[in-house]
Parts: sequence; C-alpha cells; structure tokens
Amino acid sequence: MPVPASVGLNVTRLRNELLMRVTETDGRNEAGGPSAGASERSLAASARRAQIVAAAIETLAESGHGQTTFARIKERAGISSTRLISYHFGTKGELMDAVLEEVGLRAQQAISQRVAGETSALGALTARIEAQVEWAARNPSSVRAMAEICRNERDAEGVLRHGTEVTARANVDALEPILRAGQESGEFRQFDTGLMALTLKSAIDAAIVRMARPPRLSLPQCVRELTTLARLATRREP
Amino acid sequence: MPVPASVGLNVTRLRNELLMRVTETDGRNEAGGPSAGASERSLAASARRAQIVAAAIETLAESGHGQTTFARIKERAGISSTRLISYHFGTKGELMDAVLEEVGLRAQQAISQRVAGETSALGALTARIEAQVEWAARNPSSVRAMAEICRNERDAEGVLRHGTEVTARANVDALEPILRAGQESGEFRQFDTGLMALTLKSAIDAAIVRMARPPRLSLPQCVRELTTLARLATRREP
Amino acid sequence: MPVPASVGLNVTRLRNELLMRVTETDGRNEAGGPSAGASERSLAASARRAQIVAAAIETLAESGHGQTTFARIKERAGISSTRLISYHFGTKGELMDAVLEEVGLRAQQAISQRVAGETSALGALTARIEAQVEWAARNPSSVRAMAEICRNERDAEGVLRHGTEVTARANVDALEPILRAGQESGEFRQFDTGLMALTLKSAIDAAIVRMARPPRLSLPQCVRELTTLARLATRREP
Amino acid sequence: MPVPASVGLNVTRLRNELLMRVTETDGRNEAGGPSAGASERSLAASARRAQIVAAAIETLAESGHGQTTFARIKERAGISSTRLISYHFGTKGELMDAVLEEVGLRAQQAISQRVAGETSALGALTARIEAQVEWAARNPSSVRAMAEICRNERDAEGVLRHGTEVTARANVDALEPILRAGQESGEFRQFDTGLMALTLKSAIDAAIVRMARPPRLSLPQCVRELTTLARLATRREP
DNA sequence: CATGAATGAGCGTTCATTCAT
DNA sequence: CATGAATGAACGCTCATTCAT
Repeated sequence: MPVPASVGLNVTRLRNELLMRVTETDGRNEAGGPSAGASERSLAASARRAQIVAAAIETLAESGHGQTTFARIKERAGISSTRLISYHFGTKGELMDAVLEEVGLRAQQAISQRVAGETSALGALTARIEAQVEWAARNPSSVRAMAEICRNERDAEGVLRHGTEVTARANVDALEPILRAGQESGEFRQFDTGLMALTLKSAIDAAIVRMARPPRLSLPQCVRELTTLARLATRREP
Repeated sequence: MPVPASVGLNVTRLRNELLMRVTETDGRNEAGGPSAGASERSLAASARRAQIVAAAIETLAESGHGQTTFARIKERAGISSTRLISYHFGTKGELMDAVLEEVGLRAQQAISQRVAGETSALGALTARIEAQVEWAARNPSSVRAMAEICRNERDAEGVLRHGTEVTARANVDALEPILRAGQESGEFRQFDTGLMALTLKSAIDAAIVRMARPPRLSLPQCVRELTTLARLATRREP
Repeated sequence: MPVPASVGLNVTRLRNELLMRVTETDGRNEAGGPSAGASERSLAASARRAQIVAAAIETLAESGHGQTTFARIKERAGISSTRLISYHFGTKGELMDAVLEEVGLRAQQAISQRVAGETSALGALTARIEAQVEWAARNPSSVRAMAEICRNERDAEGVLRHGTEVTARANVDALEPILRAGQESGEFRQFDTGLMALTLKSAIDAAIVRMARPPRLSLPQCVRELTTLARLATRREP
Repeated sequence: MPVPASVGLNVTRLRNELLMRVTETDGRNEAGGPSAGASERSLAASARRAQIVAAAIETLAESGHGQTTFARIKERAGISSTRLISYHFGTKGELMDAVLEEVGLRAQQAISQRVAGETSALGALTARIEAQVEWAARNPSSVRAMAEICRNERDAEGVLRHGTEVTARANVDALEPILRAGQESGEFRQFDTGLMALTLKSAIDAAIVRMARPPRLSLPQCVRELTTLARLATRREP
C-alpha cells in the first residue's frame, strides 16, 4: 500500500510563511536592527539569535508565557540588555515566531527520517506515533514552549495567532493522510479521520504527561500502549 | 458488575479545599472586604460575586488568561470600579479560585445525575463520556475559562497552582475506577488504566475542538465516534 | 525657693484644645457616628474607643505611622470592620488626636504626683527628670506611638499638625520654668533656658535608647547619669 | 593627648556597604535599567541620578517620608515620567539608599577636614560639635531627609532598615572614642560614654530646632552654649 | 451601636518599545 | 553589532472614606 508522499511534516511551509512575515515587517523596524532575512545573516548575529531563542524556550517551558518577559529572557541568556532582543527580533511576537520555527524545524528533522520506508498504513501509523512520542519525551522544554506560545500568543485584536499548535497541526496533518489511505485500502475501519487524528495526537500528549507521573511509565511501555490502542481503534472489525 | 460508588466527580472535595484556603486567608484581607465564608454570605454579595465571576469566565474564554485584567472584567460586568472586584474577592488569585469552584460545581451537578444507574463497566464508561462531552459542548466558555486558569495561574514561586484542570482531574479520577473495575470483572482487556483514562479524557477534549472545525461533526456523531473508540480500545480481545 | 505653680504638665490645656476641635468637626460627621462629646458618651462606646485607641498605639509602636492603617488597627483590635473606627472617630486624624490625648493624660497623671513638694530648683529638676525617664521606660509603646504621630501626622497642606511632641512640648514647657526660676534665685548659672530644656528632654529620650542597647544601662544607673549631667550642666560655676 | 585615628566619620564604610548591597541586587533589576555600580556610571546617568536624588531630598524634607512618592519627586525634578526614577534606581528603597549615601558622603567631606589637628580630648570634642552643628544648620533639608528615611524606611517584614541615622551613628561612633580617650588620660570625669555620646548628639539636634524657634539663637551662640555644656558635663570635678 | 456595600484616587512596579549614538 | 536613555501605558492592589440600612 502506497502511503502519500505528503505525509512528511509541513514545517517547511510554515517556515516560509514565517520568513515572509519577518521580511514584510522589516520595513517598520525603525529602531535600527539587522535589515536582512535569514539568508544574509552574519555568523555573530545568528549565534546571538540562537542564544536568545534558547533562553526563550527555557523560560517559556519553566515560567510560562505570561512570565516570559524580555527581562527574564535577558537574564537567562546572560546578555546585557533587553535591547539586544528587540534589536535582533524586532518585537516579542517575532521572537515567538522564531522559537516556533526553530522547534518545528528540529522536530521535523528528527521525526521525518524515522518514518520513511513503511509500506502498510498500520506500519506508517505506528512508526509515526513512535517517532513523535520519543521526540516529545526527549525535548520536553521544546514541547512545552511550543504549547505556551500557541495557546497564548495573540494579535492586537486578541485572536490567537496560532490556532492549534504548529507541530500539532503538522502532526495531525501528517496522521490524517495515513488514516485516509488505510481506510481506502480497506486496512482500517470507517471513522472520522479528523477526529481520530486529533485523538491520536492528544493521546501522544497524554502519554508524555503519563510518563512524568508516578507510577511512571517507561518510554517503551508508553509506545507499546499507544500503538496497541491505535491498532485496536483503527483496525477493521474482525 | 458493580461500579464503585466513588465514580462520582470529586468536585465536592475540591470545593472544600478551596473554601478552606479562602477561610485561611481571610486574615490577610486587609483592604476591608466581606470577611465571611460562602455559607454566611448576604444575598446582595452573592449576586455581585456571581456577576463578577460570570464576567471573568467570559473574559477568560474570549481573551485568555493574560488579557484577563480587573479592568476588562469590570467593563464586561458593567460595574463602576475594579475596586469592587478586590472588595469581593480580595486578590485576583481568589477570584480565579472562585471561577474554578463555580464551574466545577455546575459541571458536577450536570454530569453526576447522568451517570447513575449503569451496571456494566462499558455502560458506565459510555454514559460518562456522553455526559462529559455534552456538557463541554454546551458550556464552551466555562471549559475554556477553566483551561486558561489551570494552565496559567501560578503562585509567587512560579509554580502552577492547579496542576491539571480541576474537572479534568476529577474526570480522569472518575474514569480510572471504571476502567479498573472493568479489568477486574474481565469485561476489559489489560492496559495501563492511568494512560487510558488520560487518553479518553484527551479524546473528549479533542472532540470539542473537532466539533468546532469544518467540516463540523454533530454532537451525536461525535459521541458515537468516541464511544466506539472507547469500546474498541478497552474491550477484551475476541 | 518657690517653684512656679505652672510647672505641672499642661496636658489639660492640650486636651481641651483637642476636644474643642473634635466638637467643631462633629457637624460634618455625615456618615452617622456618635454625635456628642466625651462627656455624654455611653459606656459601651467608651469601651470601644479605648479598645481601638489601644490597638492604634500598639500598631504605631510596632509598625510605624506609615503602616498604621485602619485595616491593621482593625485586625489588632479584633473588630469586624474598619467601619467601626470611622464610626467612632470620624477620620484618621481624629483617631490620632485621641491617641495623643489618651497618652498625654496618662503621662500627666503618672508624672505630676511625683514632682510635688520639691522646694529647690535642682530638686524639682531632678525629680522631674527621674519621673519622666521612669515613665518613658515603663511605657515604651506609648512613647513610640506619640513620636510616630507627632513626626508624621500632617494636615491637608502637608504641614505637621503637632510641631513638637505633645508631652515633649509639655515636658519642655515644664522644664523651662524650673530652669528660669533657678537662674533667678542664683542657684543656676546663666544659659539659654530654651536650649537647655530641649537638651535635657533630648537626653531623656537618648537614655531610653541607651537602656535598650547593649551593654545595657539599668534604669537607676540611667537616672543617676542624667541627674548628674543636669546638675553639672546647670549649676553655678564654683 | 593622642586622639584615636579612628575618630573620623565612618561614612566610607557605610558607603561600601550600600554599594555592595546595590551590586548584589543588580541581578534582580528586571525592569531594564542601568546595571552598573557607581564606578562605571556614565556622565548622563550620574547627572540624572543627582537630579532625582536632589528632588527626593527636598521632597522628603518638605513633605515627609509618607508623602514622598515617585509622582511628587517626578514633579519636583521636572522629569517626564516616574518611570525614569525606577529606571535609574530600580526600587524606591534603592533610591532612599542613594539619598542616604549622598548625604552621608557630603557630610563627611564637610566635617572631617574641620576636626583634624586637635590634640586634647576637649579640643577634639569641641571641634567636632562645632563642625557638626554648623553643617546641620547649613543643610537642613539633608538633615531632615536623612531623619525621615531612617525613622520610616522599613523592609518587607516591617523592621526599620536603618536603625539609627547613618550620620547619627557615625557621629556617635565618632564622639565616643574621644570621650573614652579623655577619660583614660584623666582629662574627663567618669561617666557612661555611650549615653554621653548619645546625649551630645541629641543636644546638637536640639540646637538645630532651637535655632529655628523664636526667639532665635544665632549659630555662634548655639555653638557656644553647646560647647560650654559639653565642657561642664565632661570635665573632671575640680 | 453596628454593619455591608461601594468607591475614586493613588501607590510602586513592570511592560515592550523607541530614539539616540 | 551593540548599547544607554527614556517612555507612556497598564498592572494588581491598598487607602480612607461615604452611602446605605
């Protein structure tokens, strides 16, 4: 059974959108910051940006979005002034976008290579669940930071700027085609693919929580429970 | 098969905890507000409190925790001064506690009566899922407000004051005994009850989202998908 | 050598002034309080007033004028609402006046009986120093409360309402005639009586501080040092 | 008779303490102000700080500690926003510390050079009294500001942060060694040096008050009265 | 005699951002 | 590339006081 090629994370698309947004807003960066897009950024500037993004991730994960202020990030990054942040990123929103891009990109790189080569729908589903839960388990700060941003970042009118989490959406987008393909090939039973994809995504998130709560579940145990659940919930009634 | 009596929502316990906390802190209500607990509150005061809590819920749901300021609540409640809020609730934290108590109480009243009388584990599970998803679907602001508080309210040291959502915890607490009873009676297969409870709870939340997203799923459809999934995921392998 | 009759503390005069002020302002006590002066106050009201004044004194002494709020006084007095304070005293300023009156009256009663019957200027001076330092040592809260009020209470224009402390003024007023009489009778040398009176008053206050600081000075030691100093500083050069 | 070298004002030590405190707390200057200690402050920043400190001194002297708010200081300094104050000083407490340091430093510079070269205990005592009373008479605002801070500034627990005035302590510390040296050399009689030092300090303060009160005492008169009093109170009985 | 409800003004502090070099 | 200086707006909270019974 052929699995659609579009199964990969769509982080690349998201990244391009973000870059375009950044480029668009460069015109109003009146305070005098770096004027170019990512491609023509100097080495030093890139390093500073990475340093600040890393500090932002840790702050978000530990203190939450509401407490993630320029002052706290400054402190954690060990830089001299909050001015450096607005210098490199313009506004807070753009910094948050940069965090999202960074995290999404790293997640994509880690996950995409794990899911190649599966031919059955169940195999693809299982591999993807495995890859996602493992990455999440190993990058809790990134997961938490992403969630904080997506659930709290709003535009001037008060609307959430990232309706659902970026990788969440990407992951759901990645899961749904697999589910649809499985239904078409007769491997899976009939169900609402959108809801099932959401549920599996939520189950993965729940597993992360479950692993941290006593009595702790080990990563392999967790993966086994999840893949079993996915198999039972999707397979054709015998 | 007898389902444990403790299946009911434990909101009562949570409420008592909150009340105790409120009572304990009465001593530091230095700004001069009503000093009594809920039991000895006057009619006018109760009405004002309800009015403010309602405004807080709407504000939380619409604008998020970060934008839920006394000023916004004041405006939405149509009261004359933010002082009225701190007069009746002391601090913002205590207002948030009051919101949580109010929402939890209303949810409990609505749900508990729906799940009585079920004798089989699957029946109890199905009834509870049905009741919870329906209540959530009909009280989206309350659900959203609760989530905003639980995910963002922190104490002075930066620790989340409500680790998991109150009804979330209550719901998970309510689901797990059913699952355990089902396993003991042989009605359910073996799985980690903690993770399964979390997953089902997450699936319910996902369903709320799914209903709001086009192409929309109707409430009955949603309930059917969820109960089917629960049945398949838990039943003994044939 | 006859000592002027006016040596006694003039607290009576101060009290009358305060009472007049209270009486004058009764007309604008719009919130509905007791309408009469001290003479026609009921027993219960007097008790309440005393209770509140006592709490105010303790609060002033412990926390200072800036932290002496109606809320704190309420707490310490164990009453139900700050409303009781404004009910009995009208404004904060009038409460402070009541504190001053109470403390001044008690001081006068304690001191005046100790200094009767002295015939020489040095005897009168010594007796008064003794009486004052002893009273202060035994009523530290009252001393402190009085100082807090006199140094910090201001009227609407920002002017201190009690230029020097009431008993301070009273004490200085009481000391100066003794000094003047001593100079006229030739018992004392020539000096500025105003400055000397102030200095002796300050020395008494300093002694209070000195007794509390290690290595502690006992009360009798303290009195001896002070009276010796007064004798040496005032006596006619041999 | 050799007077101990340590007679000089210990303002230097106090200044270092304050600087250390400032340096320690730099970490929590979260609002984004100048982060450096006094030594590495820019010219513009130093000027602004001086301007604000001067306005704070005048406000403290005129309106008292309780009325010394950022808004009042802003107005008197003629600056655009209260934010400028917290920008340069962080918190109100640190501004108060800066006032204390500034005043103490200026007092030290003015006084210390006046008391050098005295060889007898009485000479040193007289010179110091003269210098102190003159400085105080010429800097009434500074004296008053210092007193307001020391009597009213409290930490979070309500404890006075500057138990005795900085220069008061320094002055008392400066007086006591002179007194002790005079006793050891036989120049002075026996008395409690701690109490005598306190008393002389108090007498100096009293003199400031006396000069402002009609019938006014002139500065030279005042100095003469004080030095006479000190001589008579300390000299060996003939 | 006592209380409940309400209130406007003001507090110090923190926010992200902009204007200068 | 980096920094220093400045800023208006908003925050939660506390103040003494007044209007009702």
